[in-house]
Amino acid sequence: MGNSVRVRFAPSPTGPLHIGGVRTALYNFLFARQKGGSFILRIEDTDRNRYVEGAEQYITESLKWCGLEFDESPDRGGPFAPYRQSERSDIYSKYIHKLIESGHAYFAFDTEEELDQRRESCKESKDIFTYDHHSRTYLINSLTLSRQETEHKLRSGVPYVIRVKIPENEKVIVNDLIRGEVVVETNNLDDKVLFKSDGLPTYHLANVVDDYLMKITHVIRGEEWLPSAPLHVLLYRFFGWENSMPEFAHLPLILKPDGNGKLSKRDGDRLGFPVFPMAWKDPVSGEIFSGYRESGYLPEAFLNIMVHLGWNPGTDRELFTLTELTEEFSLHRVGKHGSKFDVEKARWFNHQYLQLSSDEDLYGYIQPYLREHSINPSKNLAVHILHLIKDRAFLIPDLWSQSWFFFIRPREFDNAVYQKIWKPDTAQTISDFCRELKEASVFNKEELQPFIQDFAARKSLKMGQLMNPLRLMAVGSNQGPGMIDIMLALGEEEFISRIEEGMIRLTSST
RNA sequence: GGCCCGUUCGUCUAGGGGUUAGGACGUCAGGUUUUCAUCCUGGUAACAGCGGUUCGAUUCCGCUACGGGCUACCA
Repeated sequence: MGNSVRVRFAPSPTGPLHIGGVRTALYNFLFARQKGGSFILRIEDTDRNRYVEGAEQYITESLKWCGLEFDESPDRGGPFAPYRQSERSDIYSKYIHKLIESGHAYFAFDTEEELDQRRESCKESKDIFTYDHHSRTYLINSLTLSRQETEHKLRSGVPYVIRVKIPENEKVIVNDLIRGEVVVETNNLDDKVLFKSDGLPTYHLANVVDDYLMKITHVIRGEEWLPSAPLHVLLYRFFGWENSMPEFAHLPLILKPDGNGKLSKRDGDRLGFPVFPMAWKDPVSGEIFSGYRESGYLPEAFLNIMVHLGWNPGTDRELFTLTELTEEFSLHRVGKHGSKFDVEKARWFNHQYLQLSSDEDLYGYIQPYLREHSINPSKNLAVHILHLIKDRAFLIPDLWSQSWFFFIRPREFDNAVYQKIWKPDTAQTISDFCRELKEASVFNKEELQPFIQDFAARKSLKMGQLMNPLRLMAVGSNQGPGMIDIMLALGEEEFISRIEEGMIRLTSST
């Protein structure tokens, strides 16, 4: 039990979770489930300045929509609670002091302004200022100050940060499950701030301490963390935790579909697809960002889209349930390079899942539209209609846009279609057809089709000459399933009524 | 600028020292459909470049180019 897999998803509540984050959460989830391990949510809210109201709730809700349930989280609790870093500050101060005692960290009193100034002046001489093994020898810190001076500053409340003291001339090896060995010279590392002047830790400290305390076995996170992984390895070493250090897996990033750079907040709506699982309203600006849920994607489809951005099963198979993904997933089959999002393929995935949906599900998806229009068809009829149109639907709203005319009589007729199909003798044909249809009493599955064929043959009509006008009047355009199916679904009375009304409007308006 | 990571069809990718470099989405062309869409069939299209190793390299190594990440008292 002591070595059972434990992974965490550790977002920072600075805004809505975007699809890169969802994918990271998904890979963590799949890995945990496959290994029979635990999937933990830890909120990394140590930056008060960037805290966004509602972000944490958004994260929880959107992952729930995806079907990713945590075993331990701020809401559910767990053996290592609390799971919000802002509630764990005592822990971090305790550990940072261990680092100071062992000489691996030191107090630094330089103000942000002073450091900014140095960065500025370095820029002029095309240099870069870093707080490192070199510059720490002339800056204001407990390494350059005497013990008494340091004590005095601390006692008199001078603001300070605590920095890691990176050793010189060493090589740090990060063993990455996806990338192999990554070797970095410590001389290229800087003395990162571990503990801020506001008394809270930075990511690096909090992350390492919590991962250790929470017995995390695998750190699966975005590639943006790869450059600081050597620092994390060093911290494990300084704390004496190297034996229980988690394994690392740095995931490739999701890139902008056009241009360059990693996908960002505004790319989606600019390029016509959501970057967020659910819609998000910025609490400050009021700006609204679209989401997959609201755009009509199914959670299963969304998950498949996400999982394939960087992973593949090694076979031609593309459609999986969450359970199947749990069985198939492997970090070894995660690629090394970033991938661009493809909306068309995303729509195709959703189309596939819509086709796989049960009648019950489809009926559920269309309810909001029926309610919105105060329509209350029998379930049998609704399901029958959904069967007729579902293969034309890519997103949930298509279910309605492809079926509304079964429920609502069209008020407008597509003029382009009218121009194309309406011929001088059409009106005569249709009224003959209507009259014969009413007299024949053949409005049923068996007889309707032969009746129509016979009528067309007797009048020497091509099917289109008869059916296209009927469709225009019954549906309002040139869309929809087979005309016979539409007629039968509408019923004789409604169908004939539509045709008669259509005839009046189309023949008088021109 | 420095450090690190990466590079197979337009996109997601399989593959890997000797292959007709495979699949999916898209696209194009046919077919089905009385319409539109779906669907079916077929086509199109890729190993970034240059060196090296090798009998042989797209595959291994190096360099270059390009792309990306990081370089905050943000995560």
